[in-house]
Parts: sequence; C-alpha cells; structure tokens
Amino acid sequence: MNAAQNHSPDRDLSRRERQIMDILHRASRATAADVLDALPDAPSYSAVRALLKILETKGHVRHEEEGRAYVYMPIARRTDARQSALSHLLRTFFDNSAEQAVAALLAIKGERMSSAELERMSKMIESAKKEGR
Amino acid sequence: MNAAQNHSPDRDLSRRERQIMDILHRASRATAADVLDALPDAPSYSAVRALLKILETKGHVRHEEEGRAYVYMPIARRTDARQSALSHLLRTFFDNSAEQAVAALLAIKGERMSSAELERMSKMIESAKKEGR
DNA sequence: TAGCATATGCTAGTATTCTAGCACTTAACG
DNA sequence: CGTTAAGTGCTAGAATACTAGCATATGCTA
Repeated sequence: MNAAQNHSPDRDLSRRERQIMDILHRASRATAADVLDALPDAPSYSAVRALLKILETKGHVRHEEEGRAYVYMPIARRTDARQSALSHLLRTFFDNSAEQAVAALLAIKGERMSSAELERMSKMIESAKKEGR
Repeated sequence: MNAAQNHSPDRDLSRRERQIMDILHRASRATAADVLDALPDAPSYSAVRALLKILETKGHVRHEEEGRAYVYMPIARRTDARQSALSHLLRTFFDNSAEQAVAALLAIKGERMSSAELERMSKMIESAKKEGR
C-alpha cells in the first residue's frame, strides 16, 4: 500500500485546529464565541480567533459577516468531508471492511434505533445488492 | 450538549503523534522503522523514535523487545479504540445517525462488496431488529 | 577479528503552535 | 452624550512539538 495516499487536509492539522474543525463540521456554522463554548479545554477567546484566522489562511474555513460578528464555516462540502473521514476511519480501524464497521455501528446504536430506521437501512443494502449485479 | 464529554485520549494528540497512532492501530504492531515507512511525510528515524517514546510515556503505546528491536503496539483494546473513533465520527459528521453513516459507507464500498458480504450485513440488521423488540 | 548494518539512549536546537493582551470600532442603552 | 458590551486587528512571548545527530551496543559476515 502506498503510504502517501491519504491527503485529506483535515488530518494534517494541529491539535487545536482539528478540534475547531470538528466543531465547525458538527455545527456547520459558528462564531468564535460558539467555538470557544464547544471547545473541550477552553483557551482564551483571543486564541480561538487567532486559530480561526489561521484556518482561514490555510483555506479550510471561510467566514461571512453577520451583523458585526464573523460566522465561520468549513470550506469542504459536508458530504466530501464525511466520505473522506469515513474512509480514513475504515482504513485505520476496520481493515477496510464495511461489514465490520456496520457491526460496530449496530453495537453502538443498534438498540436505540427505531425499527423504521433499521428497515430503511435494510432497504439501502437491498438496492446495493441490485446495483452490484 | 455537554462540550467536555469526548475524552477519547487519541484526539488530544499532536499531529505527528496522531499519525503514528493511526499507523499502529492499522498495523497492530510495528517497529520504529515500520512506522517511518508508513508515515506520510517522513521525518528522520530519530524523530520517529522520539515520538514513540513520548507516546509510551503518555500511556498510549507500549513496546516489547523482539530480538534487538522494539516492537510498539497500542495500549487500548482494538475494539475499544474502534468504538470510540466511530462514535466520534458519527457525532462530528453524521448528526449521530447510523443510517446516514451506512448510506455513506455503501456509497464508498457498496459496489465493491460481494453479495455475500451484503447478505451478512442484512442479517446483522435483522437480528438488531429482533433484539429491539 | 575487523567492519558494517542496525539497534538504542540521550541531548540540544529549531520550528510551530498556542496563548494573552492591547488598541480600536461600533452598537445599544441609561 | 457617556459608558458598557461585544466585536475586530495586531503583536509578542511562552509552551510544546519536532527534529537531527552523536555515542554506544550488538549481531552478522567476509
């Protein structure tokens, strides 16, 4: 396997940068204050602003002005970011096996899922089978 | 939502430390040289050894001596590390929805999965349904 | 046995990351 | 108005992360 294949930018970030990106991915959009609130071990407000600016310079984030405040959001399309993160997880922890991943997924969420949701999951797998023909 | 809830240690690591942990999780066990080979933008051999030592001090990694060489491996049980990583991914990118995650999973791997594998996935979901009763 | 390849331990320097704080602006409110 | 609250830009310093390189030990092999 080629070692230098995985260049999804988010994984080259520093610890804080990554934490902030996670928050932004979760929230879609957030002000510096929002980020500060959500940050695990809160630094200063200034620090957060500085980091956001750096992330913007690096091209991971952009902002819009909303009233006087800057609202930050990730640049990568949500679906792209997802795919990339998921495929990295798959490679790292699940030997690239979707089957194992689903097993783990059910172990975490299975009991708390409605039967309707499980039903929809079945359907998705069904159509994947058909397509694979 | 409580901000300080996610303390799966692996996510507090520095960039390099994280890269190395990823490699170890993928490989289960590896020497410093192995890690060096697998590292995206290779630093020096010394650097890798130093980082491994730090990770050991922090308690994320341990080593066994194999011949003259140290073989490093993650401390966390593989299944635990998986669950933790998966649930973080779910929270960050999938609004905690297993359904959406499976959809993304199929989008990535669906076409390349054997129908046998898809079949087994169906079965897993079936039994989840039964348990949920 | 001499020499090479491949380990480890250690140390010290550089680079990057992370942080706080000050100066300034603007809006809201008494 | 004057004051307070909540923004921004900018700078400099501390803390951490990252790296290279040397000294040393050991096994292998010509």
